[in-house]
Amino acid sequence: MSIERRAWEVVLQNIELDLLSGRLRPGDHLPPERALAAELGVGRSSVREAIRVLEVLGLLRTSAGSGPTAGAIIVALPGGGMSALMRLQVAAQGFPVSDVVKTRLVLEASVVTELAEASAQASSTMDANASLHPDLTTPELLLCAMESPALTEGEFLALDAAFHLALATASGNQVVTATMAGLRSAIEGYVRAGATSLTSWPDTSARLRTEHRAILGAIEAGDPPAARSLVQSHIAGYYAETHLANHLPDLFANDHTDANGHPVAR
Amino acid sequence: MSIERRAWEVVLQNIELDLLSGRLRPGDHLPPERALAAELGVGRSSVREAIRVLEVLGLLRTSAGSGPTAGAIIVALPGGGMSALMRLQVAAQGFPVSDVVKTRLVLEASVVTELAEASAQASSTMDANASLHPDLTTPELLLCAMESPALTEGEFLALDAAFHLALATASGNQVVTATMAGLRSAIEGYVRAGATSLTSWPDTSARLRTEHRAILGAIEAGDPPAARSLVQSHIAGYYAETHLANHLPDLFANDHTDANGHPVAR
DNA sequence: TGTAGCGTGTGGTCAGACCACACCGCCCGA
DNA sequence: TCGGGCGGTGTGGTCTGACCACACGCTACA
Repeated sequence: MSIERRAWEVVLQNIELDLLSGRLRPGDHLPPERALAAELGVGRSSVREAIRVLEVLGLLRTSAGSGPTAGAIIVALPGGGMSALMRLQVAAQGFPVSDVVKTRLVLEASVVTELAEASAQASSTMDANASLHPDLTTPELLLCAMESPALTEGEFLALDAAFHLALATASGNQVVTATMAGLRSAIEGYVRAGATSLTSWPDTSARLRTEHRAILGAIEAGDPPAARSLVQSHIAGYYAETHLANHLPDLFANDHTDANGHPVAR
Repeated sequence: MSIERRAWEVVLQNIELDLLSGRLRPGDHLPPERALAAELGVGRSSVREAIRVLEVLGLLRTSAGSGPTAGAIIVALPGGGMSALMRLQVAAQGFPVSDVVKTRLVLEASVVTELAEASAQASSTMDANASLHPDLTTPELLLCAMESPALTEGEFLALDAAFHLALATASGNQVVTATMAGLRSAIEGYVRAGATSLTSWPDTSARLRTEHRAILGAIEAGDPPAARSLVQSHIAGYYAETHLANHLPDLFANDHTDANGHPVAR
């Protein structure tokens, strides 16, 4: 079955096998395109197509020139690829925006629940090993930064995104972190557009600030149900308040298909 | 900022904008590569690199020849791209296997909870509209197929994957469905390798069958907590029983970093 | 009227060329 | 002897042109 593949697929598979076998590890250089092409018996353009795919997927970084920093280097940065994938799938209507928001809700709830549980466990065992305590320094700093009244809507939303992402990072699950980053970037445009349709941005931003504090408080207090509930109403509340709600009448309903049983196009 | 981009990025951005603006919709044909290259003032190879990325991301399908079925067609199949991304990120050690399993646990729990809630709601309202009831026909059929004692391990695991995916599909969330498909394919190799290290495959497969029936039963009975609990122990149990457990000592712990705070290479 | 065969347009691939860039080392001047 | 400037060299980035395989659709022939 491995015959009859397109040339660039051969290259991609070859690199994947090298990764799986450990012949290639993060930080390593890929062979030069010309060498790879000769080695695999394909044209250089086919090699480039495979490399381009890996680059977009966040697996490697390319740069021209010479020396140790040049060439194609394995990096395995999951966020970039996830963002591109989610963004394009939403653009091509493969992912309904409502599903993106729902999924974000699920993951975010899981993150804060886990963080609160870890926090409670660390407190109850009274252990001196501080490493059991999740590191919430970054989220706290971001909350402080969001207090500034001089922030524009865009700056505030960027900090908001960073806050939620920092919580995911603190939970330590790289898959969840990358997925949440992708989900966020996929609906970035909708979030920003929704902000402009608010009746009062100062009111909303003040509420968001309060809710952020409450979420972080529940985590630090080791109260998983509260943290979960707070984060769910926080996210759902924002989407309900913004114009985005017009596109998401069914965020908490179950009929997300039309009369024919097909997903409703939004 | 749009200047100074690489040629293939210009092409990619152009197509993304066409998707966002609705100029391109699922089912549409992309212009021929040569025409697109001329229109955007880039070489054909650059166009091909962008198209290749979109193809791997599951956004379009290409085929040679002439006629309405040929060319590059927007399809927006989310599963393929997600699988490639997850698989490669795991291969390149960007995603620890333990995080993949944990994320699968979160999503799967959310799926069955939602299904059970929908089932309960549909029953309690006694509504004649059967569409409120999630369609569990496919999972049921898969369970029947798994009863066959003649199945090999590989066939059984394939049906198992299809069963879990069918549950996600029944929940109607395309993002979750695609993500779960990606997560599963990312650890496919580990799952299969783990199966060979079992003390007794007949015993394990019998247990899996029973657990599947119990999960589906809890969903149909409209018992969300039971469904959630059953699916979590189902997944965690399998990974604990297989050799995979050696690689996942911390599936439910929080220390997935080494002494230096870096992710543990697995 | 039916069908076999060719024209045409498409993606798939390759080879070769050129450019920009970044390092590396030689060479020349102080 | 030491220092800096400058070209060589290897890399990715891009373009061009060519050829192939394929599938459709039309035409010409039986």
